Amino acid sequence: MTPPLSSSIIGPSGNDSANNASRLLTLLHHAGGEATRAELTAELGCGRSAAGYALSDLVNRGLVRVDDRPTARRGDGSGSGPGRPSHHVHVAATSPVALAAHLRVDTLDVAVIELGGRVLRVEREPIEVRPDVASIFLRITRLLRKLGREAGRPIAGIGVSMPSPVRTEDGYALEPRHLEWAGVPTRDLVREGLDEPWPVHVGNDANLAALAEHRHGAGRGAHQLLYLTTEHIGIGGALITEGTVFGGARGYAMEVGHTTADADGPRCSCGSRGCLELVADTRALMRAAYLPDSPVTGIEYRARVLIEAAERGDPAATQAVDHISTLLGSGIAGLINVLDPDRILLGGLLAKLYPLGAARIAAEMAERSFLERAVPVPVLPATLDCAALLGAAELVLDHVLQTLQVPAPAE
Amino acid sequence: MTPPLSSSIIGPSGNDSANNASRLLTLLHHAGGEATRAELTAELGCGRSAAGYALSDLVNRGLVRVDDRPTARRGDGSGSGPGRPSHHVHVAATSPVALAAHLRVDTLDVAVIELGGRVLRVEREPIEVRPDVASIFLRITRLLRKLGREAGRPIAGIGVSMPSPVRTEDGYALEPRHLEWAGVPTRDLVREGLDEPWPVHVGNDANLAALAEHRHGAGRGAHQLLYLTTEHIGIGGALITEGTVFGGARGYAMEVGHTTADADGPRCSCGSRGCLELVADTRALMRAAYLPDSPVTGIEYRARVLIEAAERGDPAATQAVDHISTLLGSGIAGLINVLDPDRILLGGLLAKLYPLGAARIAAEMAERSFLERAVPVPVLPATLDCAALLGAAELVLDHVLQTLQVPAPAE
DNA sequence: CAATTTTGTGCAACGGCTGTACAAATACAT
DNA sequence: ATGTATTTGTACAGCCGTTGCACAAAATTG
Repeated sequence: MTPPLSSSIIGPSGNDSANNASRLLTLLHHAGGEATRAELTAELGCGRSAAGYALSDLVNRGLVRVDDRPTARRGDGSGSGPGRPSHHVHVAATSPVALAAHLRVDTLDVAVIELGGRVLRVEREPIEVRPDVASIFLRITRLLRKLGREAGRPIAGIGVSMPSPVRTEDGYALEPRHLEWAGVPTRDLVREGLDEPWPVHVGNDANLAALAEHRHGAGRGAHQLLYLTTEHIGIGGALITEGTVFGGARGYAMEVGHTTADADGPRCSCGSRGCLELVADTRALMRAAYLPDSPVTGIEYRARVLIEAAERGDPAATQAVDHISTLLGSGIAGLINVLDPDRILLGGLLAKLYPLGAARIAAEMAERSFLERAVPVPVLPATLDCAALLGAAELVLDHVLQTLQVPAPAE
Repeated sequence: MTPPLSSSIIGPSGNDSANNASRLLTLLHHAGGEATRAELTAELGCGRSAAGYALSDLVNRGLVRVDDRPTARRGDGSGSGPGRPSHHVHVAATSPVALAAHLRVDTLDVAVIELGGRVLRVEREPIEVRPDVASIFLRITRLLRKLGREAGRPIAGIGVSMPSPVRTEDGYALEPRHLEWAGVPTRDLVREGLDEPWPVHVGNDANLAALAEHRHGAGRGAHQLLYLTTEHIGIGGALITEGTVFGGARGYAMEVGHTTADADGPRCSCGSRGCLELVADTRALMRAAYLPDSPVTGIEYRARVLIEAAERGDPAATQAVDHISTLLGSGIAGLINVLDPDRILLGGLLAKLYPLGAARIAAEMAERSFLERAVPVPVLPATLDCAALLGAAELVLDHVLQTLQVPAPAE
């Protein structure tokens, strides 16, 4: 007797996950959950027949809905023209949704997000100043269970955004920022707090925000998207390479906060000296501008205070913004030489501060990078509101896009 | 008619370039051009039937040959055991070969390389001290034409390794090192110098050497391979991500030579200050050790001189090696924080010097990178002799592996 | 109302993959 | 030597997604 030839659980064959149905759904997802059938067929690049086959597959799976009444809108923006108008394709109301959680400095956000990236619901809770691990994860899982119950949709899984490097292999969060935790087995903790065996994905907040910006925001279409952000403590970085998060071997890549900005600078908690995030994160910025800073006041408030101070000519604020823009530009120049991005996005406080520091940043980039001088890289502020939440959902929805299946509801 | 629902459970995949025949040939290539049929079948992960189908396809295309007389060697190293012995599979003598050219400081190398990475022939010519573009490309194409004529094999294409950043899009070489050229449209120049319409691929020498090390050398099996090298002028870097060169948006990524090693250091030709390659390339090293340096003497000779000096306790040499190891370790630490590699390879002079500087390098890595302290990254010297040539051939052979076709010999 | 243009569908065919059954070739025990 | 266990290669029928073509459907244009 021969043992089963195919040992793999998922699928014995070369399951490319690149079949037409999967690609079609991916296109729909990237288009925001709604597109005409003709657009999708054209982008698929195969015949109308094959596209129809794939589409009917998606409809049968309950992932997608096709309008009966076509409207005359053309894909190429030409408004209308001769020819039979194309049907509209939507994400179905029976399609699975992702639950996303984002652990921020001052709040805990949880959301229900659909294919296409539409946020169906968000719940936000403030969190105490110095929370312990157990209570936080209790609250996360309680919210997740609640939203899962009330969603009325199949749950494809959970995506969690953590303010720390996250090991890809097992969702372990290494040294979360602005929490006095040593290291947290995030994936397991969330799993254990749930009633149902939903798959749990964990990612670094900057990575996830960048991913969301690439799919639904200001990063759309970029091949190598470099993302930098600061919320309060620390500087987050991410690189989206051809549509996927660049995580390195373990998931710890793009820890740009610990790029050396001043080799003889003060000691950083990471062991090195003069790390960029020691001198250029929100906390350092507020301190340098002699402005009050507290995590309880939101980013928006602090940014407004800072910008107002700088705009009315407050010398400390102006100087602080200039100084930090210089350091940031220098850091970006180094990253350009290593990563050769074709777009750079600034998120968090950096997005709000960008108008003030743009010139200084650009000048430093040009001086420190010969690649930048050869072909300047566009720098833009990020646009999405809850980017990290969206990105966390992407982790889950990507799996749906590839397998076209909802994980078994119970096992 | 509606398609059945059970498509992607055991679904035969869409016809991608990742079909079994292509994957089988890739496995054979990575195995060095020779393997037993059973090994290949096991690694393919599909049934023996499908593997046989793919294999017969490759045989029919003249890419692969199967031994009639099987030998009893087992794949798992167990020597022998019960069961029918597996046939051996080789790269066929009728399979297409790649021509590779490598423009070095002091020599021009051209080779004929087969699937599996075997070098069938190498020709090396010295080049004058300050060559002009036209004469160099005349010599390159003359050698290529000659080796192509005499190969007696179908030519899959040309791979060229250049000591400069290379634009992926069109094979343009930006500011070649140790040549006083402004920029060279390498791909077009080589194409025009050939009689036949062979496809021409161009790459950066460090990228190609790293690619070769990953496929056939000390980098095998690494997921994120960081490669650093110095030949004479400048420091080359490369990252191999899951088996492919990380080139960034344009191909200019990993210009690590212009990482800032000393923010207030001397001006570099790149416009920045204190670039790593100003203070840590071979030229700087020889100068710091007060040793004679000339591109005419090969790397090997200079390395021997330097190592001998350091080993007999010459203070200048010892200090120079220490100093450079420190800078290198610091640079590597920064790259670890950004790239999270799982292996680091040192090539060129760095490989030969590594035994002397290992301790210093490791210490600096640990001090400057908290990721390194969490999980140390192994550092190894590179092993291949003509890595860049092999890598250049990979560019060409990759196309064969994907399409299983030789480009039409004439058109 | 006919002509044109674009879009959706039915149908036959194809190609690669799957699993099963069977034959071939070896080692090992008796 | 003979038979059994074990592993490897091959033949065959069936499946499924894709393809290309022909034709029907639904709009604009004249």
